Parts: sequence; structure tokens; C-alpha cells
Amino acid sequence: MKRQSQQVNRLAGQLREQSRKVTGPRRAILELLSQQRHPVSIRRIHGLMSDSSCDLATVYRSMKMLDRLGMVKRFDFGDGVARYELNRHADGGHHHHLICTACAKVVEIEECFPSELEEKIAAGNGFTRITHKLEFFGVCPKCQE
Amino acid sequence: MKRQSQQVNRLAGQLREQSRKVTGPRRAILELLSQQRHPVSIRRIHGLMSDSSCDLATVYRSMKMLDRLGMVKRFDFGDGVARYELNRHADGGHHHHLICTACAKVVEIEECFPSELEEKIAAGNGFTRITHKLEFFGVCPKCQE
DNA sequence: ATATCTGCAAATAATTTGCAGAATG
DNA sequence: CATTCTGCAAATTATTTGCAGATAT
Repeated sequence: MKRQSQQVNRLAGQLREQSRKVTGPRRAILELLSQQRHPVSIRRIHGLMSDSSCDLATVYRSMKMLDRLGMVKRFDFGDGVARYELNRHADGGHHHHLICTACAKVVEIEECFPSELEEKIAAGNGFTRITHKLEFFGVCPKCQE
Repeated sequence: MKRQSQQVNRLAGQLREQSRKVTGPRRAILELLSQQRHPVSIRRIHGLMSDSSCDLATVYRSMKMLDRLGMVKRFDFGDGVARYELNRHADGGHHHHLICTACAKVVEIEECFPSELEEKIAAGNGFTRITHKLEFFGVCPKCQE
């Protein structure tokens, strides 16, 4: 009855490779993240964790660790609450979101900031290892009446 | 000796028009913001305020109010601290930042997300009143040794 | 006058941390 | 068995709020 997704096992392997232990709480968090379609807040992750939920501090520690290892990506939707999403593709899976300012609905956006322009910005200012954070905000169809 | 910039007086006028009162703390905050070149955190605003500094809560309240009135713009640099900047041009003055992940140096960026692409995203998802938040991160020249 | 502020202190909320005992590799 | 977790409780940090007195218009 504990059919864990293949993805979670792969992620667990990644943890071991980094000499991190695969514990109950971490398995649960990864399992849960793999079922989410959009970034989730830590409070929500903790709330969604089944009965045997772990301590909130453990979730905070786990997410920070997963972020350091590049296994999750952190997003800021501008409301002072960090949200995380599994980093599906090892490489990037880089994408952005469109958030409804009325109902907080989230839509994943594939369009991205033009890389040539980004490179131009980096070069123009002598910066290296440049990345960006980009989120869109607007009013969704349902909230437009 | 209290040569207040013309800009502050203009802003004060905007406040009165909105039936907001022009008080000492608010004057000081506006004066201070008009001298900043980059977004400043509330703690910093409070710290920079001269001797007769006001209560931290007052700064929080003022910034929230100024934001609602569109007189300042709020930025999130991803570290859980809100930063504000005077909205110079009534219309937009819309711009972004490039932040050094090592020393936190900030550079103002004029390049922006292509509006045609943004419109396409809005239309494609049925969203209206679309805007975006975009910040760049990288390593500045000095931190590259 | 009167509506709008401000200081102060206490309340929330998000996130972090120390520590001793528990679980993993 | 050694290292890496976890729970728990307490500490931090950011931000908000109630209230009574102060101030701008």
C-alpha cells in the first residue's frame, strides 16, 4: 500500500549520494511535492502531510536543504511566504508563473526572459553567473466579472 | 537650513490631495527616500532617519500607505525583506535590478520584459491588468576574483 | 473641530536555532 | 558505530494592530 512513485525513489537516491539520510519526514515531503502542480508554502506542506506529520521545524530544515542541493526551487510571490516546487528536470525546468491578484490562482508560464537580452545585461555590467526571478500578476478570467 | 527638495514638496502635495496628512515622520521618510538610489528596507529607513526618528511601526504604516497610493514601489529581493523605492515618474519609472549574490550590490536595469510577449501571455490565459516582477541575480565584477 | 496620525506595547507570522535523544547508512 | 536527523521549546525577525493621546487641516 506504500507505492512510492519512482520519482521519489530517484530523489531519495540523490539524497544518499550527497550523504544525506533518507528519513520518514523527507520521504513524505518529497512524495507530497511530487504530487503538487504549483509551488507550495511550508505551512501548506506541513498541513498536507498525513497523520504522522513531522515537526514544522523539520519541514523548514528539509526545504532549505533540498534547496541547497538544487532539488527544489524557491519562489517568492510577493506576499512574504516562500513557496517551493520540485525541480523536475535536473538541468532547469526553468519556468515562471502568472498569479491572479484576486484569487491567487497560479498558471505556469513557459515564456521566459530572452536569453540574449539577459546575456547583454550581464556583459554590460560585468556580472557573471546571471539568473533571474520573474513572476507575472494579473486578474484571471473568473475574477473579471 | 531645512531646504527640502522640491520633489518632497510635490509628494507632500499628493498626500494632501488624498486627504492624508503631511506629518513630520512622513516628511522625513519622503526626504530620505528621495536621496536613495536603490530600494531600501524599512529597518534601514528607520535607521537612517535623523535623531528625531519616529517609531518603527510608523514607518511600516507609512510605507504601506505610500504603496497603496502608488507613490512608492515595493521590491522583493528574495531575502524575506521588503524594500521600497520612490516612484519617481507618476506613470511608471518601471525598471528592474541586478543584484550581486555575494555582496548585495544593486544595479538598476533599464531592460524590461518585452511587452508584446507579456500581452501574449495575458491574452493566452485570459488574464487582464497584467504586470510583472523581475529581478536579476549574479556575481558582480569585484566579487569575481 | 475632527479626521487622521503617532507612540507604545502587545500580538502575529515566518523562520531559525540549541540541544539531547533517535534513526540511518 | 558515527554521522546525520528529529522533536521540542525557545529565540529571531518581519510586520501588524489596539488604543489613547497628539497633530494637521
